[in-house]
Amino acid sequence: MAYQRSALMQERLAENRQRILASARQLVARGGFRAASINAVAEVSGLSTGAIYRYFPSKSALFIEVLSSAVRHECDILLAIVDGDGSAGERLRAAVESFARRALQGPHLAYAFIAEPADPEVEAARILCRREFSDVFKRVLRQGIASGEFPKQSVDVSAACVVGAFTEALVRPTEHSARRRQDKALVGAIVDFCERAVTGTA
Amino acid sequence: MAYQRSALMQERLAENRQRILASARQLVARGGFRAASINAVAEVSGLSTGAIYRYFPSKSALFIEVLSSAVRHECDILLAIVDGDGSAGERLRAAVESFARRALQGPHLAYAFIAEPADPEVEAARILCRREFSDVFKRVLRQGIASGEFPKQSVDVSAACVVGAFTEALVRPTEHSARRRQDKALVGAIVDFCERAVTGTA
Amino acid sequence: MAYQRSALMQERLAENRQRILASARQLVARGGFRAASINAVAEVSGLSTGAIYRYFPSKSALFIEVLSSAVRHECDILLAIVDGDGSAGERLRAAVESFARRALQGPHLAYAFIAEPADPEVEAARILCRREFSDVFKRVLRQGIASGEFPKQSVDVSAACVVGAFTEALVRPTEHSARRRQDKALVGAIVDFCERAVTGTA
Amino acid sequence: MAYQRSALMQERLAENRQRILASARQLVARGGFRAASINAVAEVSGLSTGAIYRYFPSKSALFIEVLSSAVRHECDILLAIVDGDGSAGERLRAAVESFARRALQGPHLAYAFIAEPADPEVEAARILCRREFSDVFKRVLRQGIASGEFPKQSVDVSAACVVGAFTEALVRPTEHSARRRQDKALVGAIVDFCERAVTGTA
DNA sequence: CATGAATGAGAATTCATTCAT
DNA sequence: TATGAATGAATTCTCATTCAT
Repeated sequence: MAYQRSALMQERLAENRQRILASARQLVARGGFRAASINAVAEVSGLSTGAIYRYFPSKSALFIEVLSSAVRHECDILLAIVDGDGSAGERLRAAVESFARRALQGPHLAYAFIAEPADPEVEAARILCRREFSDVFKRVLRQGIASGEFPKQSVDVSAACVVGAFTEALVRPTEHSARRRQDKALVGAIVDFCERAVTGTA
Repeated sequence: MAYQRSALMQERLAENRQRILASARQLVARGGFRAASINAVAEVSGLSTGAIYRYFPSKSALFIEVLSSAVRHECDILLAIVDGDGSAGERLRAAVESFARRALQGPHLAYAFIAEPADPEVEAARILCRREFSDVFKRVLRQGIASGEFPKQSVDVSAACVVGAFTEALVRPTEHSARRRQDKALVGAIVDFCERAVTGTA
Repeated sequence: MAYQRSALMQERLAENRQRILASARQLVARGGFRAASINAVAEVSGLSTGAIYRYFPSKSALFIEVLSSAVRHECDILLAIVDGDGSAGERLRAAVESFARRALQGPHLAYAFIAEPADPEVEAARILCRREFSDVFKRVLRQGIASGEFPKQSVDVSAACVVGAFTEALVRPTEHSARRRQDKALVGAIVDFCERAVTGTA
Repeated sequence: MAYQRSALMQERLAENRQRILASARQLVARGGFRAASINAVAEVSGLSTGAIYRYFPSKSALFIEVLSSAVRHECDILLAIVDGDGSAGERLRAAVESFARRALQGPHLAYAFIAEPADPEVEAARILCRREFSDVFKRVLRQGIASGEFPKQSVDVSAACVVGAFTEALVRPTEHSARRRQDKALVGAIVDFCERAVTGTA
C-alpha cells in the first residue's frame, strides 16, 4: 500500500513539475520574461508560490530549465533531420524549414532564446543554449565541406550566422492575423537564403 | 535679453537631453537594461531623477529614443557605404564589415539591440529599429538584383537574415582577453557568409 | 498481544520523542535558533515534518522543552555538586568550574540559553530556565550565609549575578583555534571572580 | 534660497534618520528583534518602507546602528563616571549603579544587547558592542589593581563577568507593576555583588 | 499513525514615478 | 525649472502548519 501510494505520488509530482515548466514556458512565450513572475507561474500551474520552490530552488533555476528543455527538444528534432538521409544541402534545408515552421507557431519563444535575461545565471545558460543550436548546424556544415558539396568556410561562424539569420527573420511584431500564405513564402525565402549562404550557389 | 536667455536655455536643454541619452546608452552598453535604472541615468548624466522626467515622459520613452538614436547613427554610417561607389557586392561586404568592426569594440550594445525589453512599448520600438537596419540592406539588395549581380530573392527576408546572421555571430560571452587576430578572422568569415548568402557564389 | 504491541509502541514513541529533542538541541547548539527549522529537525531526527507535530503541538512547545530539558540536565549535575561535600565556598567553586568546562566544549548552547527567542512563549520559558539555574546557586549561597562563611547579601540577586557573570565570560566569538591553555586560565579567573563576589575575600 | 532650502532639508533628513533609529530602538525594546520588521519601523516612524532604504542600506545596517548607538551612548555616560573622581571602588559602584538604574527603565533593551540576532552581520556587531562595554570596566579595574585597591585578577575576565552579572540580574519577566522599592534594593544588591567580586572585601 | 507535499501569509528589497520645496 | 526625498506596489523567497493519502 505504501508502495502504491508512493507510485501515485511520484506520478503526481512529476506531473506538477511538468505543469510548472509548461506554465513558465507559456508565460514566457506570451509575454516574455517580464510576465513570468513566480506568482504568475504559480497561478497558471494551479499551485501555490511556495510549492514552486519545492520543485525548483530559485526562479533562475526554473527558467534555466525551461530554456534548456525547450532547446533540447528542438535540438533532438533537428538532429534527427541533420543525421538523416539526403545530401548535406538537402538536410540543411530540411532542418531550417522544420525549425522555421515550428517557430512561426509559437513566435514569442524565439525571443526568449535570444532575450537578455534578468539574471546572470540565466544569461550563462542562454549562451550555452545558443551554442547547442549552432552545434547541430555545425555537423551538417562539416559534412558538406568534407564532401566538397559546400565551399570552404568557418564552420563556427557559418553555423552561428545560420542560426542568427533564421531567428531574426522569424521575429516579427506579434500579428495574430491570418498569415498562412506569407508564412509559407517566408519559410521558403529563409531556406533559400541559408542554402545560398552555405553552398555559394543560387 | 529675454531672447538671449531663451536661446541659451534652449541650448542647455538640448545639451541635457543629449547627456541623458548618452548616459542611458552607456549604461545599457555596459550592464544591459537591468543596470539602466532611472536613478543610474540621473547620476551618470549629472542631473536629478526628477529632471529626467522633464525631458522624457517615461522610462520607456527614454529607452525607445536611446535605441532609435543609436540605430539611426549606425544606419547613417551604413547608408553612406551602401550608397557609395563600387558594385553591390562590394558595398554589401563593406557595410557588414563596418558594422561588425564597430560592434566588436562595444560588444554589449549588440545585446541591447536584440534584448527583450522590460516594456511592450519598448518592444514595439525595438522591432521598428531592426526593420530600419534591414531597410539599409534592402537598398543594396534591390540594386544588386536589378543589375543582375545577385540572384532573385525575397529582399525583405534576405535583409533580415543578413542582419540576424552578423548579429548572432557577433554576440559572444564577453571575453576580455586579447582577440585582435580572431576578430579579424571572425569579421572575414561573417562577410564571406553574407556575400555567399546574397550572391549565391562562393 | 495487543498489550505487548502497545508496550513496544510506547517505547518507540518515547524513543522518537527523545530523538526529536536531541536533534533540535543539536541544531540550536550548532547554528542557533535560526538554523533550527522544523524541517531541519525532521531531517536530522529521521522523521517527517508531520510526525514532529504528533509529539509537539508547535515549534514553540518543542523548543521550550529543548531548553528546559537541557537546563534540567545541567541543573541535575550542578545540584549533585552543590549538595555534596565540602565547605560552601568549595562547592560553589566546583559548580561554577563544572559548568564552565562543559560550556567551553559546546559553546553555542550557552548562546541559546540567553538568546532572544522567536516567540513570546519561548521567551517566558527561557526566563524560567534562568531562574532554575540561579535556584541551584541560591542553595549554596543560603548555606554559606547561614554558616557565616559568606557575608550577608541578597541571595536572589547574587545567584543571578553569578549565573550572568560566568555566562557572559563564556560567550565569545567562536574561535576554533586551539585554546586549551587559555580555557584553563579562563575557567580559573571566572571561578575566582565568583568566589570573591560571594565570599568577599580575595 | 537654494542654500536655505538645503539647510531645511538637511535638518529634516537628520530628523527622519533619528526618527527611524528611535522607532527601531523602540520596537526592539518592546518586542525584541522579531517585532522590528522594516514595515513596522516604517509605520512607527511615519515613513514608507522604501524611505527606510534611503537612510540605511539594509535591515542589518539599521539594527547595527541601533545597537552601536545605544551602546555608545551608554558607554559615554559610564566613561564619564569611570574617569571621574573618587577611589576605584567608588567609581565602579557608581558606574554599575548608573547602568542598572537606566536599564530598569527600559528593561527589554538589555535583552537586545545579548540577543541572538537574525543575521551574522548583526551578530558580529553585537560582539563588538559587548566588548566595548567591558572595555569601560577594564579601565577602572586596571586602576584599582595598580593602586593596590583591588587584588590581582584577570582584567579581561572580571570585566566580562561584571557586565554579565548586572545584565543577568536586570533581566526579568516584564512585570509592569509598580516596583520602585524593589528596584532600589535590586540595584543595591547588584552593586554590592560587583564590589565584593572585584575588591574581595565584604 | 506516518508521510511529506502543499499552503499562504509575511519578510526584505527594488524602482518607476510624483510632488513639495 | 530643478531637485531629490518619498511613495508603495511588486518581486523573490521562507517556513510553520495542515491534511489527503
